[in-house]
Amino acid sequence: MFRTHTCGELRAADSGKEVTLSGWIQTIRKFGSITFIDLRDRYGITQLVLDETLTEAIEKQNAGREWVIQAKGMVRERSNKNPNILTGDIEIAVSEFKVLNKSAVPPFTIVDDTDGGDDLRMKYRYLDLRRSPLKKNLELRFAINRAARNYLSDKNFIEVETPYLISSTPEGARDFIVPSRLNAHEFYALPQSPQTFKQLLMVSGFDRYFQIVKCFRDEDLRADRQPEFTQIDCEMSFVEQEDVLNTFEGLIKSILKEVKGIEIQGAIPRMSFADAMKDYGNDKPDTRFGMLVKNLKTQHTVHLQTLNESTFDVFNKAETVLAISVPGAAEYSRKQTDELIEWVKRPQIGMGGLAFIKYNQDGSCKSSFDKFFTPDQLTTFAEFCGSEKGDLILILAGKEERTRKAISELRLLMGERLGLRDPEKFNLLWVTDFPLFEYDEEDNRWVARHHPFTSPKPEDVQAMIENSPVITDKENYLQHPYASIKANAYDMVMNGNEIGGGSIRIYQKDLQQKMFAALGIGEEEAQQKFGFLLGAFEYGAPPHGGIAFGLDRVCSILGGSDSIRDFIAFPKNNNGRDMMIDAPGPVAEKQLKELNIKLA
RNA sequence: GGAUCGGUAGUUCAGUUGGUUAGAAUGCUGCCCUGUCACGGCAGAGGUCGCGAGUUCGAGUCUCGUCCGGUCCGCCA
Repeated sequence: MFRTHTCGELRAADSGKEVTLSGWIQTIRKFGSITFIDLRDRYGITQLVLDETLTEAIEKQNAGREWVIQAKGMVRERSNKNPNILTGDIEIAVSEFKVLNKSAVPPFTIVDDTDGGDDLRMKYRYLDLRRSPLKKNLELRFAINRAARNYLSDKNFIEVETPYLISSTPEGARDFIVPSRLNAHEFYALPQSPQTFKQLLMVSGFDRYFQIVKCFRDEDLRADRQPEFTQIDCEMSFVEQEDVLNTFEGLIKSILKEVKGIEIQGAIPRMSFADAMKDYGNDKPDTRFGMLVKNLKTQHTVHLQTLNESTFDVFNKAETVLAISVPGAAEYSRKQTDELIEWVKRPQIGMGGLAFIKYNQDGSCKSSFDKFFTPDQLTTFAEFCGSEKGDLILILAGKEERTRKAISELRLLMGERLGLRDPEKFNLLWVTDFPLFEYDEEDNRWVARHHPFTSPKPEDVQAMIENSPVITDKENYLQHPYASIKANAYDMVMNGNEIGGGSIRIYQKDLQQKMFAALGIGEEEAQQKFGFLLGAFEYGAPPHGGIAFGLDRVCSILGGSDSIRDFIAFPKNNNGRDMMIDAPGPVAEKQLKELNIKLA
């Protein structure tokens, strides 16, 4: 027996007990003939005290940080208690100890606030995971996992595993490809999600399915994106959108309650895609704060006329003019406004500039374009923007899409600066009524906004069946009937992050074929790639729909971090490399030959 | 595919206008220390300034290229 207790559990009440602990040496503090050792394991840190004899013994062995030792001794209450650790009231008066394993000096300190840089910690991830913050993150992930499993199990969902070696499909992200040795010149693909399999399970009658499952997408990475990531993947039969939303509101509420002790009261608010774009410039609004986007070029307002009467071409000639009113920022200095202007001019934002109006406390307005408008007109702007005295109104003008994206980013930046994005506040939102299709300029065709299995709203089905997907007038693709078809799709948004998304699926063969056709997938290709699904739809497919949550992202938000890597035991860097095992790497010539692969 | 920031001691960083022997903190090693818990004190070791060219009397510093890492845009149904 290596231990009778862990390093996190002994308290003053245990005084007098003879115990054995095993763990890693966190630090050694030596005072001549007495030595203190902080012994660490997964559960905590306990102080060991070594007398003169044992101090000599451990010195002889040159024991240091991260050595693994076993210590036997008596628990005793400390004279100097340490309130910073849970076991701070006691210490172990060691009677004997044993070195279980030596350790090299670690390349960085194994403490909460480590001195190690990112790449070093990635390379020695197994050491980084000894640190308490990382350990807590993995524990949080497990708690979320467990809460999800419990909730879904209680609701009669069945967890079913689906294959990882599947076939490549058109549409969507780039696939990871796996060569098949037994089938020369053929390849598997790793699943971007278990989408079609879960639909087939619905056809099989498993009317409530879930799976906590790895998905793979070979696209460029970000702090919140890994090539392999985990979804809580769910599907239900005999449901409408309302049923799905209700069921999974329950899931996220249950997770928040179990993991953070937060009870969300009432239904999760809903917002249409159109309103989200209009009010936030974004399909995943951060609703922790207001600062809504106002369109100064809206028809039917006096403001358009004001604009047109002036000679301010920056506004007049722009496709759109969008503004936000930043509370209490009228005091911004020239330096601060200049800095914002530079910020919007960065290539990633790409605006030509930024106009602003300071709505001063005394009711006067001072703008960066004073000479084009009368003070009254500026005040009218401010009122239209819903500004209070003391606000700073930031205005961007330019091309529709770029300006919308820019004002959205600017809003988030200002929200951040004003401290309105509290990481301990969790705001949930359903975004609904997404368009079914998006226009792909490059190929002049329609692509699925969600995926090709998403059903159109019932009232839009007719428009899809009756009209050809062909776009004749590229300039005015928005006039095409497909542009206004709405999808039975929904996203769950938390604090400005999409944490889940799903849809009611197509379950009729004809409509699914029409969908493939709309996306430019020919009959032959559809048969070859999705024949199994179309076949299944011939044998009594029930109406069904579902959702998938991004587990990594949920973890990072609940854990108050911007990076999902902190919540993945062995993550990859932004080039998709595992810096610890140094993958990917080359393979032996023999392996390639077996696979019939010749490298270019 | 593009933008941007970084790479100097084991580690985290500083390094002035291009100028003599490249510094600090921490870690490491040795000695001292009986109540520390970020222990303390003294001493010491530790550097291919990512790599390669170039400019220059002289490059950690300037230029070009390249590799590696971070963040972002495109991309991610």
